[in-house]
Amino acid sequence: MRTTQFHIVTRKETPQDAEIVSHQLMIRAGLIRKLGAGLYSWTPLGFRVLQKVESIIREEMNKSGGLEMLMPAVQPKDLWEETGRINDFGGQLLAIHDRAERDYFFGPTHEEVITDFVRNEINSYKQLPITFYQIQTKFRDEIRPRFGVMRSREFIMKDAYSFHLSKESLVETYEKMRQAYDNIINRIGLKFRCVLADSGAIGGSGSQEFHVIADSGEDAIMYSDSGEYAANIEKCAAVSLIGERQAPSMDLQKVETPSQKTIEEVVSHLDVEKVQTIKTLLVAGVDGPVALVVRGDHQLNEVKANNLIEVASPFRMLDDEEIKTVAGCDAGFIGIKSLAAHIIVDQTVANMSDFICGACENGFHYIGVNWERDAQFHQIADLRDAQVGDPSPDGQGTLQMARGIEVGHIFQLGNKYSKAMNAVVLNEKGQSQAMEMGCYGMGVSRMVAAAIEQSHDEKGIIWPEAIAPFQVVLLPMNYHKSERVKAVTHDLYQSLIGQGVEVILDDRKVRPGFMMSDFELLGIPHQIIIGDRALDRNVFEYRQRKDMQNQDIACDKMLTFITEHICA
RNA sequence: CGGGGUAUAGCGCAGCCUGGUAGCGCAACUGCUUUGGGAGCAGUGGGUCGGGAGUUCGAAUCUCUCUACCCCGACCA
Repeated sequence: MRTTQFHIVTRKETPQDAEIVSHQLMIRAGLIRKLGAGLYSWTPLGFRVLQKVESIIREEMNKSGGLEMLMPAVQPKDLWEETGRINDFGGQLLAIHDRAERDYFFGPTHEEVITDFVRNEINSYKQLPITFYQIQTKFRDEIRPRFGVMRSREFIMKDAYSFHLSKESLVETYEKMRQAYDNIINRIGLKFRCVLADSGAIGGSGSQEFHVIADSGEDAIMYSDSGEYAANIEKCAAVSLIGERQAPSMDLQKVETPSQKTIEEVVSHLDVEKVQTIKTLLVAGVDGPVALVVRGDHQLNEVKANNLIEVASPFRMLDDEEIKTVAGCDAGFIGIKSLAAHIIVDQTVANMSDFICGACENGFHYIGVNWERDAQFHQIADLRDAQVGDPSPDGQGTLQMARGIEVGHIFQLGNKYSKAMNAVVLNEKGQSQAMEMGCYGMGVSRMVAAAIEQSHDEKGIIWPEAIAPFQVVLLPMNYHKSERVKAVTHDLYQSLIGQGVEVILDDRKVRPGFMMSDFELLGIPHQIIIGDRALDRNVFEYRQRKDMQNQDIACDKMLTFITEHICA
């Protein structure tokens, strides 16, 4: 490809509304352009990258037995009524209707559609197991789309669905998919981590997420410093930090805390440590208000809370007025002594003694509070975020934290959808049986952003070889004046093409510095500079984008040098 | 959804308060010079000032309204 016949539009300035590096660089390098909130066009240059990611995914999915197909992006609302998922997805669903006022959703995911397909298509256990997948545009009406294609509303996803007669077969395919995901991200060339995850609105039993490691990642990943354990903080089990509850050593005492509402304020006012305090959070329950209690230095884990059957879904904190009614005081003074709510305490809290809490009376806290003697709880649960330094839940080492970008999520769904939608097969005994099901998603467009997030420098993108839009760029100096440069460049260009190398020749009439800066921004892995100065010595200058170390390569050796340096 | 902000040329902005010929930088185009790190000079093109309504002799500017986009949003017990 020649730049004059391609479309390259770069910007020197970083766009004002782009917050993270990948978004800034994708706009500057001209890979994407915004159409509206969470809506992006992929330019020819960006699309080449997208297609490379796609084809790696496609190859690995095919290799592990997946069958590619294509389902409609627009889905009848009836299907979603069958599974009752409209509420789970809530406002994220883009509702549309046709001229006859029939209701549709633009698909955010395709469990319903594939299950409908399969229930009509598959009748016998002999057709199982089977895995279908597609690469397609999805739409999720995010509350706040941001970070360019990292969290856009319209995006490209690979979604796969497997169907089985037995759980064992499901687990077998699930493992195959896990392996395929490993292979895909390894081939793309990114550092990542596979972690335990909450399954959220998709449902099912087991699930794991694949996170590309990057400081800007929106997710926190907890992992053991010496074992295998790794989990999204949403899911990561938080163990009790207190082995056994000590007997009370203090009397219960009400103290004045006239204006101390926050844990920080109370702790400094009473001159105590945060670990001696608890905080009580009132949330909407299925049957009346629920109090969730965590230690003062801990954070409530909303996902864990939402998963409790006693807690209303979607999760909602009570507002100031409701708090006043339930606790008789303002937020800031809520305590657990004689609180008219279902009280669920975190495991650590359950073992605390002589602790401090609000008195359910404005301006007062209790100190020396002890369970049983002074207050009762109804239930113990894991309610808090695990934190760095906690013992790992599997007993191996302590927990560390990293930030990650979720690019893949695999689930063992079981028969949630097949039961709801009556997707059954006849088994060996001729009996009707709901199929076991797995689903496996991967964000194709997000993968591109994640790659940049992990691989860039102050000059621009540094593409991993496997997904670079071009492998090699030819940067001729004085191309439009020097006949020798022009001829030599042209020869090299033709022979690289002959070898199947993806090469772009910058034949624009621009100054050398401009050319070089442009291609540093674009991040092409291999650069060859052709200039009279080097040609006098019968060499080309070669350098890699990742280290920018200049290297002279004899002109007649260049072709073999390049083909040897490129992963075919 | 709640709160805040912005909307003027492809991009970034000034002009608005105090109504009267729509400007600057970058980008683009032409010419000359330059040509190993985002060139210089000279010139050119491009905007119904987000939409609608109102006030006024006159509105980018004042008023109302709609829309779009951006930012923030339990973490307090």
